[in-house]
Amino acid sequence: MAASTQGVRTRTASIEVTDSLVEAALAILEESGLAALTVRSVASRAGVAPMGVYSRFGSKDGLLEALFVHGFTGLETAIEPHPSPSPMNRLRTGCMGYREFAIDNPQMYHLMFEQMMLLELSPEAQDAAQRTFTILIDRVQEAMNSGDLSAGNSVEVAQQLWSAMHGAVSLEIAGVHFAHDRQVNYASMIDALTIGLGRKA
Amino acid sequence: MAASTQGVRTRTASIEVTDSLVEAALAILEESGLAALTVRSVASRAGVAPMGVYSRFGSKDGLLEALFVHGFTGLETAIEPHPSPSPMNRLRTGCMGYREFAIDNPQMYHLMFEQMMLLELSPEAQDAAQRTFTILIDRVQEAMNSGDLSAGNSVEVAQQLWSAMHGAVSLEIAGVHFAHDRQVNYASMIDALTIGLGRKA
DNA sequence: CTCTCTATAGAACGTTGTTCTTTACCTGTA
DNA sequence: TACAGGTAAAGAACAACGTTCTATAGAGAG
Repeated sequence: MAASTQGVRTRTASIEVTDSLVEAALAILEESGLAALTVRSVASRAGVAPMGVYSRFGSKDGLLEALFVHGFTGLETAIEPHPSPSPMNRLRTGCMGYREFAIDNPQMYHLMFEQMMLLELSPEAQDAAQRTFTILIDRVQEAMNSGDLSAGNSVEVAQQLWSAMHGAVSLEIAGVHFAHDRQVNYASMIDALTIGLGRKA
Repeated sequence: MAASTQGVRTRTASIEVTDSLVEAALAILEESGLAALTVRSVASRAGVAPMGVYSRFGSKDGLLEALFVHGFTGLETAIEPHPSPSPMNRLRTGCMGYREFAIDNPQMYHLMFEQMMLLELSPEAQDAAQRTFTILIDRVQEAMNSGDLSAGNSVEVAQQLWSAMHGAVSLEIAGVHFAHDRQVNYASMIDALTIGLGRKA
């Protein structure tokens, strides 16, 4: 029973396989897009057999969900408020950070909302998305408390802001943009919306 | 080789086969979703061999592009202005019609913007989308001309409105909505945006 | 009717997600 | 140290997908 180097199969250490699969998937997603993200390509890049994806994530969708959570964690960081004394400024920079994340990670952004549309997400995945939305709600609530936005339902206002941001970056990522300067146009939209929502000058 | 068939040789009236393939695809899309829309399922439902899709549309993407054009034609109709003396009212009802179309045809709406993201669209497909956007630009321009919206770049303002509409219905279709009444929340967003864009009360 | 040419049906190919089978490795027990 | 037993991975295998190939049926021309 010696001949270990002669064996036809070699078994890889299993501790860090999960992480390496996620990293491989992220790399393939960024480099080659969602279409190139196959179970075989991910497993191959991680140095394991395709079966590894199924023992770790249950299915390809399970792996995609892990990417989904990873993506929302990044988005959460991107919209987290910069230190600023003005609630309205914190809200605005958060909105700008949202676009930055999407433009910097278009494939990931697309995957995140594609999964939202197609998959039934696990509770923890829904939590990750919910947490991001909660940050936005908090920023809106702060702006309402300070009087920068007129008092109202912060959840509904946050939903409107999120809708506008999501639509803008979705169209921009899809290449459907007719504005001269996309960032300026995006900022104008955010400003118009917040003004219409009752921003005090 | 195929397509034009301007010649006298009309073997089985291929235009009917083309239409029946599109109709079959539309039915499958609405009934069972995009995942069930396979070349085999469409061909089978239309009563032809899978090869029929390739002789007519070149590829599955070609068929999807035909659906894309069909969808934008429907969207164009949905946002076409109702007769109203008020430019602002025409713009508003167009925006509401946009949401109605998306909510009534969620699978089609998803397909339309998914194709926009993933496919390289043919000029005629781009035209179909452009035509829809042009209607929105015209409504904005009218509202600017009448003074209901403050004068500005109608293309950029239309882009902002489109972004907000697209984001709102995308999230709603994806099941990500926290507002109590989605239609009211959507209308509030449109109103807030137009107010912020300089609507005169 | 016969010939020709084309569009079709059905088989086949490569790739995908997923499952199955075999087998190597780790671990618990003497 | 020696030896089972259970776990988990590797690679083959399977069904379904988009696509291509090929043999053939069937409409027009003579």
